[in-house]
Amino acid sequence: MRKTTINKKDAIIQAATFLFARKGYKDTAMGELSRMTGAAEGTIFYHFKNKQEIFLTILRNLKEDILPEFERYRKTASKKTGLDMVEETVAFYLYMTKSREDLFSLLHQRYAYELAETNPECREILEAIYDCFIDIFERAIDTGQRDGSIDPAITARKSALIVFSLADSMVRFRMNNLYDVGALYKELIESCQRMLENRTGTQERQKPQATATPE
Amino acid sequence: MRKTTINKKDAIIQAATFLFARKGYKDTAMGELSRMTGAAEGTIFYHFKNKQEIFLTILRNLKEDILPEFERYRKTASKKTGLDMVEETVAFYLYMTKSREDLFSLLHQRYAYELAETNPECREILEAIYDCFIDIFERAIDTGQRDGSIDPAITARKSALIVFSLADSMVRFRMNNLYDVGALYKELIESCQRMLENRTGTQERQKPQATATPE
DNA sequence: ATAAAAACCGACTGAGCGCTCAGTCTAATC
DNA sequence: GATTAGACTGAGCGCTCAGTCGGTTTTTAT
Repeated sequence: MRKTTINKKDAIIQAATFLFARKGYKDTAMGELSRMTGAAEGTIFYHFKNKQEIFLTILRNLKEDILPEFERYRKTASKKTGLDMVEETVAFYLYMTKSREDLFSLLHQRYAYELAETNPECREILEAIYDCFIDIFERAIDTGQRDGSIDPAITARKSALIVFSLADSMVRFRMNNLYDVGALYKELIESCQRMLENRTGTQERQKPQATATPE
Repeated sequence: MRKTTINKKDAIIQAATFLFARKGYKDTAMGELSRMTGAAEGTIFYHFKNKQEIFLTILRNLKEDILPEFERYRKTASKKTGLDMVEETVAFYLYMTKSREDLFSLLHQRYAYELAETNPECREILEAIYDCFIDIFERAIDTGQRDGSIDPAITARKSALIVFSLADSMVRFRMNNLYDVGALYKELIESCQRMLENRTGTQERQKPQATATPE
């Protein structure tokens, strides 16, 4: 085996992710980061030109970690009706945000959006991430509108924005732990279903076609 | 007329509200607050024992300003079906958050929730505010479930939490201005309606009663 | 007019911060 | 063995910040 010990740079990123998520960007001191990793403060600035660069690096990694995982999910998503796919996607989103709490906490930090206003790369990353999330919802909804399980009255993209907003909002409530959101899961799914489902009678207009649908 | 000039204390609160909302609690320096109000730094600490106390004062005022306004709204809410009331409430919430952007921005600050974890008063205020918001939705939904316009399948409180989450999420998107949410208003209302409406056929089971319903 | 109280002032303090830099240590290269 | 380059160090610099303090002005009560 080669390189069993993590190098200092990775250790710094790891610890910074933890601290930024737990205490926020501004409240994380370089001294604490140094203590936590065993690296001298100088070492941190040897690897990163400043504190902001650490945040950006984490954001870059987040994008490169999470987006493929979402893409992979989208490809393996089972071939039920579009409406079922939406429900599944909500569930997947809730699961991902729970299992990667630290990373998603960064996306909810005010600092990220402040930075995005002056730093184009930051803005691009954030937009790419949200576009990916919303795209998955949109595709599911679009599928549903084609197979007749979802009402076509509202644009797929707009519905996607609304469903995503709802899911993300629940995540936020969970993180701020003002209300117990865990008990709301079943109702959340049911609400999404009611919001979207087609009830015009022309329900089964077009079953998922056997012939592979072109990309 | 007496006391046309605002006293320094009120000026400080006003400026602090503006700055905390605009730049966040941590990024607002007492020096800036001093410059903006014309009050010396010493004066600020004469009126408030520390920075946190300023934040708490604003939060207290927010509660005492906003809650009565919501209560007033609830009482004057027109006597349509419960479903209509929910839509109206969503609209009212969006309107209020827009016209009082600074205050509501405070409610979306991470600092508020950090403080709530150590300071019981802060936690009480936050809970009271959110309870008030959600209560209004809950009462509207409950009314709807009684008059048959809203499906009784989901508890009024749980539906209220979901609808409120959705509305609040839109507000957040608007503030972070990543996506243009203004164009989504119509669809938001429609989605809420679809989510809640009763479609079991027993729709008009019970019209709003002429006799005053007891509190 | 006078005294007491309340409001106000701004220079100052000390702690904490992000970041620098002169220099050490390690391991590969010649 | 000498040279070199990259990884690493930690004391310390310049600066910002919340909060203090001794003193002055303004208001109120007598």
